[in-house]
Amino acid sequence: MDEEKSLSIGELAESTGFAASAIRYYESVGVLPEPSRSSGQRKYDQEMVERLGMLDAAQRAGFTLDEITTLFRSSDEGRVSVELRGLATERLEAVRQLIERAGRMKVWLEQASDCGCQTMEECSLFSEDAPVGDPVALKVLNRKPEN
Amino acid sequence: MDEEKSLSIGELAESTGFAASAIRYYESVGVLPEPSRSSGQRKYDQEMVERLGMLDAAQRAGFTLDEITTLFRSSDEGRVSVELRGLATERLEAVRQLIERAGRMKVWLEQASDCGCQTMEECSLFSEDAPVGDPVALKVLNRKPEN
DNA sequence: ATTGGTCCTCAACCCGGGTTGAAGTCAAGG
DNA sequence: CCTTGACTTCAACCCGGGTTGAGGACCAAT
Repeated sequence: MDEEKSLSIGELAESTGFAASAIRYYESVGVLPEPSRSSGQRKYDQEMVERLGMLDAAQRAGFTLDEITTLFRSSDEGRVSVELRGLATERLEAVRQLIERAGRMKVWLEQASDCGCQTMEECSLFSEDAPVGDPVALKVLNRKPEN
Repeated sequence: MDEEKSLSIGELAESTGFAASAIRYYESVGVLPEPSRSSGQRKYDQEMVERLGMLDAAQRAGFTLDEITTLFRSSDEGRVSVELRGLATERLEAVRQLIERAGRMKVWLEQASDCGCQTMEECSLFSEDAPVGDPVALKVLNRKPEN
C-alpha cells in the first residue's frame, strides 16, 4: 500500500518553498527532469520534495544551476563524490578570496565611517594607493535587501 | 604659465585605466559631469584623472554608481564626511554579514571537498537542516573569473 | 583623394536566476 | 451553463555596470 500520492506543481511549491514559476524554470534549463503529466498538468512524486531540498542546499553552498545539474547527474550515476570534490575545491578557493578581500573592504569602510574629511580630494582613503576591494565582492553588496 | 593641457577621452582612458566607453557611460548616468567639447569631441582637464581615481577607490569600497554620484556632490559642497559616514556604516553592516555567511559557506565546502558520499541522497550535507549560505554571497561567486 | 585613427551617437546585448503578464486550457462546484 | 482557481505556454522584463557594433564625422599625413 504505497501512499505515493503525486503532487501538483502548486503543492510541490507549497511544500518546498520554491515558487511554481521557479520550478518550471528549473525544468526549462534542465536542472530538474520533465515530470509526467495528466491532462497537461505536471505531476510530481514525493522524491521531488527531497530533490528540491538538495537543490536549495546546493544553491546556498554557492553552486550555479549548471553545476547543480552536473551534480544531480553524477549523483544519479552513483558517483557524485568526485564531481563534488572538484566543484567544492574550486568554489572554496573563490570563497577564500572573497573573505580576504571583503576583510580589506571592511577595514577601509571602518576608516571611512570615522573620517572627518570634508572633500574627497583631501581624503587619503580615496587616493590611488588605496587598493581596497574586490571586483567580485562589490557585486554582492550592490543588490537591494532582496524583499 | 599653466600647463593645463586638456585630454581627449582616449588619453583620459589611457591614463586612468578606464575604458573610454565606460567614461561615456559614467557621464550618461550622471556620475561624471559633461565636459566641454571642441569639434564635438570631449575635452577633459587634469582634475578628471584624479576624479576617476576616486571613482575607482569608491567602487572598490563597494559603493554603487548612484552612491558615488552622491559622494561627489557632497564633496563638491565641502560636506562629504556626513554622507560618507552614513554610506560607509551601511555598507559595513552588509560586509560584515557577507563575511560571516561566506565563512559558513567555507565550512560547508571544506566538508564537501572531503566527502565520500556517492549520491546526494545519502549525504547529510544536502539535507534540509544544512543552512549554509547566503542569498547574497552566492551571487558573487557565480560570476566568471572576470578575465 | 584616400587611408587611418579617433572620436561621435544610439540601440542592443551580456551575465544569472528567475518574475511577471497575457492569453488559453481544464476540472470541479453551484 | 458559468464561474472560479489552478494550471498551461511563451515572450518580455528586472537588476548593475558596463561592452559591442553599426553608421557617421573629422582631422592628419601619405
